[in-house]
This record gives sequence, C-alpha cells and structure tokens, in this order.
Amino acid sequence: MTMRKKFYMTTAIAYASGKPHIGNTYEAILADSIARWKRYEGYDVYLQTGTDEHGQKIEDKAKAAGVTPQEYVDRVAGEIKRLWDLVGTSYDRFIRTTDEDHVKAVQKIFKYMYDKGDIYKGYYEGMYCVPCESFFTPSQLVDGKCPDCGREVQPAKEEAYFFKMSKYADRLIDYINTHPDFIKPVSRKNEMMNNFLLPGLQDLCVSRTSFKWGIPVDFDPKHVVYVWLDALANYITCIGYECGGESTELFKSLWPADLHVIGKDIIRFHTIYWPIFLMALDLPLPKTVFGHPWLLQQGDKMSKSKGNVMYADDLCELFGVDAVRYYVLKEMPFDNDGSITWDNLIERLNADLANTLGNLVNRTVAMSNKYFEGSVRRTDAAEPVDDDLKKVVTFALPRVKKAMDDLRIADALEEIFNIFRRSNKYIDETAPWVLSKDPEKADRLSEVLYNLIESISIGANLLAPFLPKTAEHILRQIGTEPRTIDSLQTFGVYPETGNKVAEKPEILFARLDPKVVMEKVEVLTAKQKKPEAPEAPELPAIKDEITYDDFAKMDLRLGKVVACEEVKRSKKLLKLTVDIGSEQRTVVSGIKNWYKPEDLVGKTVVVVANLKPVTLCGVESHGMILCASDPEDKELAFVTPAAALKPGWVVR
RNA sequence: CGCGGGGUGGAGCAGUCGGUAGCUCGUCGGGCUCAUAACCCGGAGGCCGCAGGUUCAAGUCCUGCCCCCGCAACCA
Repeated sequence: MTMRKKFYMTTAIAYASGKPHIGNTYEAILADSIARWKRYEGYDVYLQTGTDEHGQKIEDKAKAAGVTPQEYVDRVAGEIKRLWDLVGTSYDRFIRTTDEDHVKAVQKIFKYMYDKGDIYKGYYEGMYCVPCESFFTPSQLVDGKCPDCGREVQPAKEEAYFFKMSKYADRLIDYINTHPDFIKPVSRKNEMMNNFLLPGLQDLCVSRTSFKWGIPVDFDPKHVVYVWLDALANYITCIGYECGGESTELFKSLWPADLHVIGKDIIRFHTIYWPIFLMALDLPLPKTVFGHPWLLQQGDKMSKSKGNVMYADDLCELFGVDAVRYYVLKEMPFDNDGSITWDNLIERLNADLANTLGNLVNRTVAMSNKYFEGSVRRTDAAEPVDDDLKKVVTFALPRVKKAMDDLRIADALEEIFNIFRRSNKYIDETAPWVLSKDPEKADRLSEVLYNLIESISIGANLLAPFLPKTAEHILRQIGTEPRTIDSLQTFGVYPETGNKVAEKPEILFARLDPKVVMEKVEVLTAKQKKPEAPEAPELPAIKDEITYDDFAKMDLRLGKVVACEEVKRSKKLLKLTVDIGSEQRTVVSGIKNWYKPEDLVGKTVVVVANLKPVTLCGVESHGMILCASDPEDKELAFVTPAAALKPGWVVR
C-alpha cells in the first residue's frame, strides 16, 4: 500500500469583527477550489480555515453592541462559518482562536519563546490616553491628541513583551532567497525584502495590557498575547502542535504547510513574522505563501460607508453558489486586483455558464433523446473532423494541471471552457440534424453524439473542483459518474453502449435578464442601506473643558501665503511660505488632496504660530494652518477672516 | 533620485527566446435550427503611454519623460 502524498493548506482566518463581504469570501472559494483540485490529483489534502476572534477592535465592537466579547464572536463566527459552508468550502477544521486547545497551545508557545529568551520583557513607549487606556505612536495622533477621543495624551511607558525579530532576520533573508516559491507572486517578495528585511527588523511587541480580550500570558496575566502571534499560530495549533512536547500524529504528518492562501494585505505577517516565529520553535517553514489580489467593487474597495458591499449570501441567492464561485475564480487575475460589478457578473454568467456550457449540455441531451431515445452508443463511424475535438478535449488535463500548479485558477477555467467551446463548434461542423434525416447516417449520428457526451463528461470532471454542484448536475444529466483524473486523457471512457442520458434536459444556468436582476438588486441594497442610515458619520464628541488660560497658550495669527509648493515624495503635504507680519514662516500642511499650490498663494490663513516645529518628509514645519473638515475628511477648507485683515494680526 | 508593479482595438486581459498583434465579452454582417433569441462563421475597430536609441527586424532590448497602482514614509 502506498501512502498518498499529503497537502496541507490554509486560508487566513477571518477576523470576526463583522460580516465578511464577497471579497473576503473569495479567499475561501479560492482555497477550496485548490483543495478540491489537489484531492482530485490524488493528494491527501487537509484544508484549514476559521476565525480570528481576539483583539481590541472586537472588544470595542462587543461593548458597542452591549454584549460580551465572547457572545459577539460567537455570533460573528457563526455567520462566517455559515457563509463558508454556503459557498461549499470543504475544510477539514474550522478553527476559532477562542477554541480551548488553541488558547492553551498559544500560551505554551509564548512561554516557550520566553524561556528560550526570544521573548523578553521591556517597555513600550508612546503617547498614552488615560480615558481610552490606549497607547499611540506619535504618528497615530490626530493634532497631537488621542485619535479616538480627541483628548490630551501624555508620554508614558508600559511594560510589554518583545520578540527578538532581528535574531532570525538573516536566516529568513537566506530562506527567501533560496526558496523562490516561498512568496507568490514574486512581486511581493521584493516588496518584503526592500521594505522590511533589508532595512533591518525592529523587535516586535507581542503583548498588550491596554485591553483584555485576548489570550492571557499565563505567567503574567495582566498581559494578553498580541493578536498576530495568536492568529498565526492557528496554522499549527489546529492540527495538534504541542510546544515542548509530543505533537499529534496529524501534526507530524502535515507540517510544514504546503500552502497558505492569504490576502495581499497580510503578506508581511505571513512572510516575515510567521516564519520567524516558526524558526523560534525550530519548526520548518511553509512551502508557499500565496498573497492573492483583492476583489474590488468597480475598482473601489468595498466598505459599508461607501454602501457598495456585496455579500456572498445575497449573491448566492440571486445567482446560485456555483455561479458566484465561477465569477470570482474567473474574474480574478493572478496579481492584479479583480473587479466585480453587477453588469459584469450578469454578462459573464450569461456568456459562459448559460450560453457556452448550459446550452451545450442542453442541446446535446435533447438531441440524444430526440434521435435515440436517450441511448448513447459508440459506433466507430469516425471522420477526420472528430480528431481536433478529441485532441482539444484530451489535452485539457495537462493544461489545467499546469495552470493549477502555478495557482492560475482563472487560466485553468479558461482551459476547461475551451472544451465546451470546441464542442459547440463540433455540433456545427457535424450538423446532427442533417445526419438525422438520412437513415444511412444513423451510426455516424450516434458516434457524433457519443463524442459530444464524452467531451462533456471530461469537461465536467475537470470542472468539479471549481463548480462541484454543476459538475454533478451535468454528469447526472449525461447519465454517468465522476471518473479518475488519469482517465481524462483517454477519449472514449464513457461506456460505449448501454448508457442513457436524462429524459429531459434541465436548464443548468438560466439566462439572466439584466433588468429583472437589477430590480432584485435594488430591493437588496435598499434593505442593506436602511440600518446603515443612523450610522452616518457622527461628529466627534466635544472635548474636555479647558480654561481660558489653556486657550491663551495658543498663539494664533493671520498669515498671508506668499509661496506654496508640493513636498516631493509626499502624498498629502504642501509646503507653504507664510507671511505672519513679523516674519516669513515655512509651514507644512497635509492638504494636497484639497488644494493646489496656486490656489493658496495670496490667501490669508490662520496660523498656529507657537507650535513646536517638526520635520515632515524632510521639511521643517513651523506652525500649522487651521482647517475645518467633516469627520471623514471628504471635504476640507482652510479658515480665513471675513474681511481683508493684515498678516500678523492676532486671532482670539 | 525610497522599493516594486503596470500603461496593448469600446471593456477585461495574453503576448514565453525580439520575426506577420492574440483571447474573452461587446459591436456589425452572414449562416444554421438540435438548443436557454442560444450555437457557428466572417468583418470593423489598435500609431501596443510619449520621445529617442540598438537591430535587417521591437509591444518585446536600452535611455529619458508622462500617467496609474501597490508597499514604505509623513496628514502639527
């Protein structure tokens, strides 16, 4: 008996802060398709997915919802699992980071790293907001105030645990350089190298005391483990890794992972921190980390505030699971972001699923019934025209295989659909309806239909990993069962005689009428938007009371902009030269998105004249220009006096 | 001069080693009637971002410039 080769793959675990949109769900579909393909190829696949349930954000959301964090994540994790199930994700375990085995395992890992000396206790320095109990780096502050509540912050330091990243950096650089398959697509590899590894890694703060909702450090319970260390560890804890002890057989047989499927936004965590954590545990590194692109709605990120969110359950209800799977798999390029729009969706489904595939199956089954009462029989009445069909059909497997090895799912689907396109053409070439008029041609007609059914059979088998239900449906209609992957390169495995197709062809995918669909979409999105309405951008709370003396500390002056230019290499900064009467000041302001330099020259603005200078993108800024904006910074304008007053006059 | 990716017919993309510019959709015309107004064939539509250079020959190599997008750095 031969052991089948194992293939351990994972998705990222989904952050349980809210309902995931179709872009998030895409990852589950993508991973599932790869998993099913690998299984079909004969691998013993273990697919891991789940939810990431700790962290401040979840603690806050729970508080806002008036429930405990556990209640909150129970609800969201349930929703995520439901969606993953809905789209057919064939996972072996759905882990939750609140699962008891995971929690215990993470505590052991933390302890092990600490004992080993890779984690040490130090101090986290930053600006602290007392009411919020939060630390911020200077860059996170808004106008020098707490970004959450807008109150004063003070320099403080907090006890924290740090991980010695630098210790393993050289080994990691070496690993990445000698393992070209480690980071895919390669463009991401350079990004990581140049931005993080080569400049030198900072030690990473791996514990928090500012919130409670996390895995407690068991030997120092006022700390919780940093969410990323917690989350990344799921890849080993879920299969039974026992730190400093005997891991399960499952773990021993599966680790190292063959493939982590993740979004491109978290490549850094998976190609830098995760491998380094593994090195600290003396575990081998995963073979490939695939950072897939994003699915965008009309080129925009989906977000609730934009009101353009599409959810997997809505889409499945409108179009069916396989249609949704097909779209996201097909429309996603390898290293560019894909896009989903209602129009595209409808067009794609009509053209490929309804027309090319659905109609092919339908007409073939209909002809079988019409001409032979559904009986399929091979007659060997071959003609040269058959050769190209057979060639295309039997060559599909190696092509699909190649595409899948490169993780090019869209290309794989394209190859499969070539079978169906070629088959449609074959019908035209052979014109069965003409053959049917000549009783002498009955054998030839039978052979033509056999060829078609065999082609469809091979195509359906190839399609199964991507569109499982559809494949099954097709096979049922042509009266056959799934077959082995190797048999797909042989034309004529479908029984030569005695099989029957379904008596009545069923519509595989009905053509969609854009008008009808859009009406349903309107209903859906209207429903979505309603509860959103009260959530409209709220104004920040009024800050704590101050005294007149506090106010008087500020020196506000009118200034006339005498020159203005962009700060090069910056995205938002303008460098202004402002005449404030007594002198000319250089002030840097982040308003490039709203103003062009020439718009500002000659304008009178209000300058905070006694603000401590700072350097921004290499330019020293002496002061600040007062501006007003909405909470989301969509609109912004500088403040100017109602009459033409002189530069240097005091504002109070 | 921070790093990297990209600009190809209306849309979305391919173009490996430089050698007549392809695919899917849409569009126009034709064909067919087994089928879900579907299927098949054909046409139109591209100075392959701009400007130079190397070459017998460049979308493909080199140089410069413009624009977009990631990542990094700052919205005082």
